[in-house]
Amino acid sequence: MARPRTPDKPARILQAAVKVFARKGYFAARVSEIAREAKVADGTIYLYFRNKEDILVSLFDRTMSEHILKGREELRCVRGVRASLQTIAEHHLRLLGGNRDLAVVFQVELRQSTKFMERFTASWLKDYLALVSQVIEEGQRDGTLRRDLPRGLLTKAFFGILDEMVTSWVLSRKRYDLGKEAAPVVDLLLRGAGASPARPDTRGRRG
Amino acid sequence: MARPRTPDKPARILQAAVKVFARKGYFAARVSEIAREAKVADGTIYLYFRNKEDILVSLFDRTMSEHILKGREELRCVRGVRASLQTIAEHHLRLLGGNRDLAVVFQVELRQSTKFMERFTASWLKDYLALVSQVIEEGQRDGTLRRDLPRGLLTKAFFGILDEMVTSWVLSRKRYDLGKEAAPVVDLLLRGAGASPARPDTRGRRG
Amino acid sequence: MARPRTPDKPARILQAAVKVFARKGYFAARVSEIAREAKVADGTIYLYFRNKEDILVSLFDRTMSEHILKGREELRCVRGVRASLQTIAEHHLRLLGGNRDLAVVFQVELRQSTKFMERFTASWLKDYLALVSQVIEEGQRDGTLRRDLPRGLLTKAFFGILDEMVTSWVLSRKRYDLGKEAAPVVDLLLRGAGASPARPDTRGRRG
Amino acid sequence: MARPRTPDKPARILQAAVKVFARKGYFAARVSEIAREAKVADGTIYLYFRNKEDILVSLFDRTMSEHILKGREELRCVRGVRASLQTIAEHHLRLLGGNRDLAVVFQVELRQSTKFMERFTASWLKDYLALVSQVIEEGQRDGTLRRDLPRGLLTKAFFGILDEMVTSWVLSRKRYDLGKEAAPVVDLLLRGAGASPARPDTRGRRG
DNA sequence: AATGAATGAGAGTTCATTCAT
DNA sequence: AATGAATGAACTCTCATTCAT
Repeated sequence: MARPRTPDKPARILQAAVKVFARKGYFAARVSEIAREAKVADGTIYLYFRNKEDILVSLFDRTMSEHILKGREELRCVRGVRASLQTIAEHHLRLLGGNRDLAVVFQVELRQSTKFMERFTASWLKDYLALVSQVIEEGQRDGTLRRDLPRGLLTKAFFGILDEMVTSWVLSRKRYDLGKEAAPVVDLLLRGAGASPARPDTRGRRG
Repeated sequence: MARPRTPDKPARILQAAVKVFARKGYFAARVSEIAREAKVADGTIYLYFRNKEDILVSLFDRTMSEHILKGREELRCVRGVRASLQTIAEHHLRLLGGNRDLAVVFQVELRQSTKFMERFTASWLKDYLALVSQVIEEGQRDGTLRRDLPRGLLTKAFFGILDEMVTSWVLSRKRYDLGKEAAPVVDLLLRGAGASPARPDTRGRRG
Repeated sequence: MARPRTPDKPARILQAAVKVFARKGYFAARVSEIAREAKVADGTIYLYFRNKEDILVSLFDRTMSEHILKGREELRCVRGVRASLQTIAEHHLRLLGGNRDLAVVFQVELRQSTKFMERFTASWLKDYLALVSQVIEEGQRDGTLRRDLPRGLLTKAFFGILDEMVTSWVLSRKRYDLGKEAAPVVDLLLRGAGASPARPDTRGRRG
Repeated sequence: MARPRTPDKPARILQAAVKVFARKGYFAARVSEIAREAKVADGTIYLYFRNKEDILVSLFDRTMSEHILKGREELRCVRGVRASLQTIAEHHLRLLGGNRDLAVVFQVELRQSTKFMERFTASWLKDYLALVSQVIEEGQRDGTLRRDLPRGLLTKAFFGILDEMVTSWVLSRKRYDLGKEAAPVVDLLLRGAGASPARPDTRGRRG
């Protein structure tokens, strides 16, 4: 029985695709360039992926499923809304902040078209937002979070802020540690931007 | 002396482009389809736009310059951080919430590639975020806003929430009034999502 | 009755066309560029020429008819084969050697296609070669020229040499006086390139 | 390992191109027509040639390099100026006289523009004329050729006559054997067109 | 399983020409 | 007569995908 000369071709192809998509953009990326980068023949790609679009989709699917899985696991050991949100935020920011090419693909290339976006929203993003929503619901139930704001708004706000943090980081020339932004983001979300004269000591306490 | 046989061709072309881009996506959109929609010949488009990309760019430029101008004007009559932010938020949400095709183009099609995004960020978005940033600075100076959070974070958070509201609305099948979200968004941003036991009456007041 | 604001539009257009054709080549030349060079509107050109090709054709027609007319006139005052051939050669070389752009158009651009070449050969070139042929016939009749060579060969040889002189001059970066080549060309044609030991004094006699 | 399904694609494409260029002219020739004639897909052409222009250029390059090589070889076995020139002339006239399509391409299509002509002159034509020039130099050195005529003039004259013979043949409807013209051409060049009563026996001696 | 030569559909753009003014 | 805005046909070349080896 013939064995693949090098193992894990699909993974290598996906890795190559991230590089090429990030460098050139999805449309300008050439399948043959991905093949070259992955050191396989053009045709080999079609043994593992239906077409160019399927590469992008698979990329998203694998990354998200893994990400969500890990997120769920880690959340199991965490108690409290603030800690939970911060865990999610850190995960989110570290995943993308730790791999610039992946971040470019997720923030930019994956948003080619409503078709893509609807597809992604309907599949993994829904799960991801459900994860967030669950934490928020818990918070609203136990009185940690305001109940006068719709849960959907809070979820979108949380995701929207994180998403913008990443996009901004991707487009910025500065290289800073995205993960460190998790804490302030959560703090902003929970306590708001407004100064409260009734809590003048707030700042001192939290450094 | 030859006169344009029908006036306002560029505007008609842009209008047609919004429709077609929203329907098909930028890449799948055919220049000849835009021409047909605008009721001009294919070649006529190239009298007013350098190429297909220039149509998209011009679309963004004209919309943003107008939007920012109006925003600045309206802000002149407004006092206070909350009111200012709400003005901006309403503007933002109403502009896009009032024209679904435009929203699709702005939320999805314009984000094709880092090239586009960098270009847009560098031009109008910078101005737009500066507008927001200015309001925030004012708030931090007069003590309305917390000073322990970096201004950049607040700006990104504000924009990120609005952006996600619009994207979510674009992708949702439900048709709701985006403009109405302005108030809760600003409230969330200013007061945070966290319930404050020190302010137990908060809810009652606003409920 | 409306008069043309500037006279002689067709001539100005042809003049402009020579410039543009020489600079860009016939195919790459844009009708609108010829119009700009001639300082007329694009449409004006079509009042005087059927189409782009007609500009080139007219150029050739006018130049050749004038050239042949002048040639015939001048030949009337000339006696002898050598003098006649030299008159023609000088005419030929001076016409083109005196206007580089025209030379480029005649040596290069007019030879676009067999269609053009057949057309030109059939019209003016035929007349031109007939003029040469006539001189040669005369020479063969009066014994000045060898009768063992077909008249057609002599005609082609004469024209071929002149043509190559011009082409070579057009493509050369050096700027020399083409007209001065007429005498040696005719001498070569008449006496040949071979040294004749029987006529060792030949050179001295002719200086 | 993938193999070409049919061998010698580039050669077949060039052959097809000669046909199509000769029939339609370079500009009017459609790449897809060349493909059809060569029985390959349009895209296949671009595996072997950069673009349409490159087909024409390759055509010239391959033909000329082969032609010059053969010419040099054959010249090695030949002694004397007359014989050498006649060898070259025969080669020249037979190459093109033996393939009407090729002749059309070389005499007409390749002379599209100064760009082409300069390119060709600078590459192979230079080599070709050098070959001729060498023979002439030899002749001038050993006293066979007149020294009072510049070598460049003789070279141009020789090439000009041959070139005109071919062009004339291409444009003529008559089908005659071009190769047979080599001898009279060389004779004309060497002995000239002028009758020399002083050398009645010349022909007999050298014929 | 892997290859890569071959395929061929498909679209942006140019520019000669027209014609309402 | 003159203009120049508008037209729309036409064509090269690219590149995702296939399939014989």
